[in-house]
Amino acid sequence: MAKKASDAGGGRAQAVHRALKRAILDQALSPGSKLPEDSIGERLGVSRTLVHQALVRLSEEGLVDLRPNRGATVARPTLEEGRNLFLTRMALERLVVETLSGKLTPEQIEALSAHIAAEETARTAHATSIRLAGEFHTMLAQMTNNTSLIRYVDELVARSSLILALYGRPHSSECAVSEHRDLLDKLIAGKTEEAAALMAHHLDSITTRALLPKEDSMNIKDVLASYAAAEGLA
Amino acid sequence: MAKKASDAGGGRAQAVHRALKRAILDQALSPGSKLPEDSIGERLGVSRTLVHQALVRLSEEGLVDLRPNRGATVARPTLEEGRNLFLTRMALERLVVETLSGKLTPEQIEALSAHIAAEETARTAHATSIRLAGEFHTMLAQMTNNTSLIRYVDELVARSSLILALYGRPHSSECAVSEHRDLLDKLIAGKTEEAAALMAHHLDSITTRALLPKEDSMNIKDVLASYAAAEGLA
DNA sequence: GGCTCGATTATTGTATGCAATTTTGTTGGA
DNA sequence: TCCAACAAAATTGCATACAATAATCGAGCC
Repeated sequence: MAKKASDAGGGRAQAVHRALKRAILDQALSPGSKLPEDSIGERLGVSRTLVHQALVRLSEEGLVDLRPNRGATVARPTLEEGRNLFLTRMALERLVVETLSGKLTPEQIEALSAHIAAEETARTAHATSIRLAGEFHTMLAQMTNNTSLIRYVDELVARSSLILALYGRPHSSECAVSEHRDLLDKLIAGKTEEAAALMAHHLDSITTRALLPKEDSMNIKDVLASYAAAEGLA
Repeated sequence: MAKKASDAGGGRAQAVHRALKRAILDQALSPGSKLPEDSIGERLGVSRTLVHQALVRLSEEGLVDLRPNRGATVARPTLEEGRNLFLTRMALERLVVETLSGKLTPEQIEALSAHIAAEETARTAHATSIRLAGEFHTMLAQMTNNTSLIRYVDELVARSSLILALYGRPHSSECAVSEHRDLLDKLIAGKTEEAAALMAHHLDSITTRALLPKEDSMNIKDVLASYAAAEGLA
């Protein structure tokens, strides 16, 4: 029997996982959305078993909140989780930078340059922009050939997208493309400390620049509080 | 209906996962062992479905090798994976130390001291010794209250146990207890850089001291090569 | 009229069964 | 004796079916 294209990498279980992950990161499913196994399975043409497995896996990756017997929803990380997450990213991506500094092959440099060019082109499209910015970081991680490092950076980058979707300002370019290019230059030159500092600054910028509470992300009690005050209620 | 004790934290799926993880880390299942779903399920009194889920999850954590249609085995990390893993640990545990330095509460200090005492007591029992040493690191991570950091350190510590089981020397105290106490002292004193340096040294020691190839960890081809030579075969 | 308790419905958690794939054992030939 | 092709067994991958749990609605009671 001919394989479907979406079955490409591994079994169908993995295909379901990828599909859902993609949908979440593209914000086709926005944070807080319910994820009923039945409807998803029906829509994707697979049994609930596989959907269930995918949801469990996504919850381990922090992209889905999974409460026992109460179903799954797209994760809604708190601001503090967001900040902690970027701290962890900083620690890991510093290692990425240290590992890569002065050791990039011409092919790798070419690939990274091309990617940055793509980022510059897609600057207007906000959703694509976030995705490409994330991919730059995962590309770097990939080049370390350190499997645990790769996995964790991948995961954190994915969750970062979710967090930026929740809390990021639409008009701030969260991941300044120029910083990507600067970083690449330092890496090529082998200036490890400067590159590490740049990476740290780059990620720190995101937390201070883009990661501020915005109104519709407040929880319901806070939202109602202002209305209550306006009406002279408790 | 009364719950069984092993159901304690979460559903039975999680119980299966914990049981297998424990078995692997205790070396009751040694690296390379086959893990057939139905025998495990039979032994644990659950269906293959749950065992399958647990195995997938363990493979994501790097404790199990899972090849499509070919079954699961206890993971057998290579030496290079081991070294990379400890590099990643260093990056993350440096963040742990930085976060905790000078901020430990009296209760936390007490808990850590008690644990170190337990380590000193159990110094002779090799298996327990490894487990306790690992727990010290996970305890520290736990105290950061950074969920991603906690999860990754937990995972890496678990895999480290596996690696030490494979490549560690029986007679070297892999995780010197005295280093744990020194580290705690620096953390209490708030000497961040010294604590970080100590942690780095501590983990680096493991890679250089304990993480050298030993004979029975060679792959089957290398092992057979010597026998082949002895018998005058290809 | 509002509230509590109970039945109904929806949704998840798990077991079982069938199909597909791989591995092992066997038979025939060179 | 060795190798190749084939058949049998074992094992995984997945779907379906059933059981358990939580959410929803409605009736009776205060």
